[in-house]
Amino acid sequence: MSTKYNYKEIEKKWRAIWEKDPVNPTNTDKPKYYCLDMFPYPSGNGLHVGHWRGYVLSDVVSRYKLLQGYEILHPMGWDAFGLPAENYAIKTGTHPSVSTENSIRNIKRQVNEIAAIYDWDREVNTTDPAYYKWTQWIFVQMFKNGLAYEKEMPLNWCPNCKCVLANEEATNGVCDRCGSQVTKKNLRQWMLKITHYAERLLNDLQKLDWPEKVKKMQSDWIGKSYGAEIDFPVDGTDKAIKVYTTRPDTLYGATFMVLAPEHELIKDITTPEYKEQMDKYIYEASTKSNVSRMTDKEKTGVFTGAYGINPLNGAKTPIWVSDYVLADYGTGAIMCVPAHDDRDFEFAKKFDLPIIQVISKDGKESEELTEAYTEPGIMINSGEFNGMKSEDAKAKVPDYMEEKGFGKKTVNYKLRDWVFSRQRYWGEPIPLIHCEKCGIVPVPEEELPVILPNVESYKPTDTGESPLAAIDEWVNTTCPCCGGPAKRETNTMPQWAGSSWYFLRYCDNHNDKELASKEALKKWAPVDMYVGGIEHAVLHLLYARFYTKFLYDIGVVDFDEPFTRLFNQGMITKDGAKMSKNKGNVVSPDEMVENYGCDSLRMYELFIGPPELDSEWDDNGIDGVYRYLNKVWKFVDEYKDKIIEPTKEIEQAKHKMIYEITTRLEALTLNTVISGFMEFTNKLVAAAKNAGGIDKDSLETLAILLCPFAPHIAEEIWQVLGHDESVFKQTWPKYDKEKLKEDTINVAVQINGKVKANIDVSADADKDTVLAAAKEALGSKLSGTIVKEIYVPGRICNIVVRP
RNA sequence: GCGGACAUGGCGGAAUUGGCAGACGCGCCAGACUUAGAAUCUGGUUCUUUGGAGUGGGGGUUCAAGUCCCCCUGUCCGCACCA
Repeated sequence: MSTKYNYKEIEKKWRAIWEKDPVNPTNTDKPKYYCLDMFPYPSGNGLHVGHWRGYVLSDVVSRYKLLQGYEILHPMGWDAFGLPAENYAIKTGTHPSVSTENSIRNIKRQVNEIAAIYDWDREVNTTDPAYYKWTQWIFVQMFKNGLAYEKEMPLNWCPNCKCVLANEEATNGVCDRCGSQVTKKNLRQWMLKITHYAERLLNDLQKLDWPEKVKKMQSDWIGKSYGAEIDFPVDGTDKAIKVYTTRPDTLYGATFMVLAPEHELIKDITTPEYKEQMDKYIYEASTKSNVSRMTDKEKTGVFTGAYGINPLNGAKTPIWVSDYVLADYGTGAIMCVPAHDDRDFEFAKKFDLPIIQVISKDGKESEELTEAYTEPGIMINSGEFNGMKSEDAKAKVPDYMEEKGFGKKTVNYKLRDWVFSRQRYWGEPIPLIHCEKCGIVPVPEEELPVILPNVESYKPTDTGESPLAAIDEWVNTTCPCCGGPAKRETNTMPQWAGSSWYFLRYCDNHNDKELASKEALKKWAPVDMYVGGIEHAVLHLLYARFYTKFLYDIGVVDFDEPFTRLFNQGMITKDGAKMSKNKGNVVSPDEMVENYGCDSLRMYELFIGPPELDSEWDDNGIDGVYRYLNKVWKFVDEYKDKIIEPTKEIEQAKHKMIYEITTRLEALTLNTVISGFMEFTNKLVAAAKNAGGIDKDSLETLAILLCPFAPHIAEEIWQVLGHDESVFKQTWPKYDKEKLKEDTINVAVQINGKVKANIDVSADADKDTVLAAAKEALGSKLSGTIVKEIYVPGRICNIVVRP
């Protein structure tokens, strides 16, 4: 063993050994642990140190579990369909499959630099026909189960990507991918009935060991609300308008109604007098972008000339049309109570509509309302409900309505069905066939996959048609049902399709009969620990839960939540910003590995800060862990031949180290694990110095504790200590609680809460003994009358005096 | 607008959950080694008028508050006319 820590040599050596003989044994009868990284999109830009963070974290957890006696599934793959490869194809003419393959080769090389215990035999690639066969198969099952349907409706359209977007991809009216402002376009598209699962997606969140933040984002996105549907007959017609409200208690205060511009009854009820104005308004609303419809808070609207009858009190309420009412939420129509709703109040003020107060704080009517009163209170101007608490009326009014038959209690969700088709090339073809005679027929399962054909031009069109539509010989096919001429569906699936079930495929990735065998799923699934960024809180994570529940319902899997535990790692920033090629603030892991070694970079990725928070990259920071590993190396080198019986001090330092590292690792406070290594190694070194040697077990313990974090140096040390077998064959060390106890403890002595002295007392000293020692130590500092004496064993002693 | 998280030295951050604030590291300063530098090692490093003060600001509870409660300020994040 040379005295210098030669990371290059050591890492090269062990990488080769592990390649031949992986440290993670397979096909054991040990309990399983499935630790998964969110698989990356193989970008041509490669990895930066920020990407390493989550991968190191999951690898540390995997290796730790391995030493605890689990068989580990820790796979990696590629979420390779998507726009960048396609845009690159448009620019250069390179087929996306070629550029994707190149990107994967490069990124795989970089991923290998992390030295994670990935089992590459389990690699998956969403663009591999053997993989997307099953992505298509799942879609066919959804179609057969009535969860996939076609619908024409105004959809989010990204003019830059020339593609429709799901609601989840268009939050804030902006394209999730490119940041362009999204417009509305009326298109016929394939939808998945995720709303069918709204209640289960909401309720089952409580089963999950996920960050509360993510659970809240999902539950807010699903957006369940409790309310009532009420029918307002349209005066002088046989029609009625159904409204949804969460405030049935305010029904007596409804002074007008508003319909969304898309509401189907508008044309039937608008009087000739207002028709021209109405047509103009509806046209304008339909062309308004999502963004302006959201941000133009100034209320606009047109009167229909018609009146609805309040079923509770028979009041005539004018019916208006305004784009502040959304067509696809509730019933697309609302009753308006300006006295108790901010938006209705604003609308009433602008169009001079009556305001009737029906709830007040003290049961008395206010002189004049200057703003809507939205708090609970006492019912007024509400007939038989007067004097009741509004919170009680919320339940009583719907009961009354149900009795009289003009309304009912109901719930609503903000969640919309998933717009599932995309008008782009580089995605899974939707496996459906349009036949004039038989309608829409799924491609028979034995004919899957429907292979994505080559095209001349990858360019998306403005018409909402996919580039696949231009390939006649592919589009024209025969109907599997009647054998007659038919046409293929030319839309492709969104990128989320492949990632919604890939965690299942890892369990049995070579299976060509099923997406994964029952046995393999039983052995591995669901995922025990899922590590990735927060950006998928409502996208990928919601879709994957939906897919899993569906597959559970049709008997493919026997669990209904895919990810038992979720961990979101924070970003690594440079100059306060997310690393990107454009900003030129990218730190390359390749360079760090070259200059400091993989082990140092792994350690620094964890040391940089609390793993769940964003952390700023410090160019000098890695020096600290590099020096630490050098110190460990020198320590072992110096003492490996000075083996003695351990002293009490050495024993204590060792057990304290095991205790601290284990506890912190369990809590995933990995930054403090690394600082703990530094702190407790120093203690061990000092104890060894005092004793003039150290026992072998202490050195071995250090190697084992270190191996999930810095696997190469740990293996090397383990070997230097005379072992032929890998350190990863060892079991995680245990600490002895008795050995942690100190004989004497240091207690701070306070007067009135201020530290005035420090004393060493025997660990089992009682209060009186400690107080006596404390008073002695204080001496003349203690004056006045003692009012109270407090002793917290092992911590502090506080004497309260009055002068 | 609504909801959530956070605020600690020059910097990243720690604090056994109410018990000695600043662990560990970076940076900086001094010293050792060296012809010199780099590297390495050792020591120091919250401020300070040496009495104290101090965890964004103000108030409160407590023997004791970074930690609990109330008010305010700032930063970040999520949702955004969802009736």
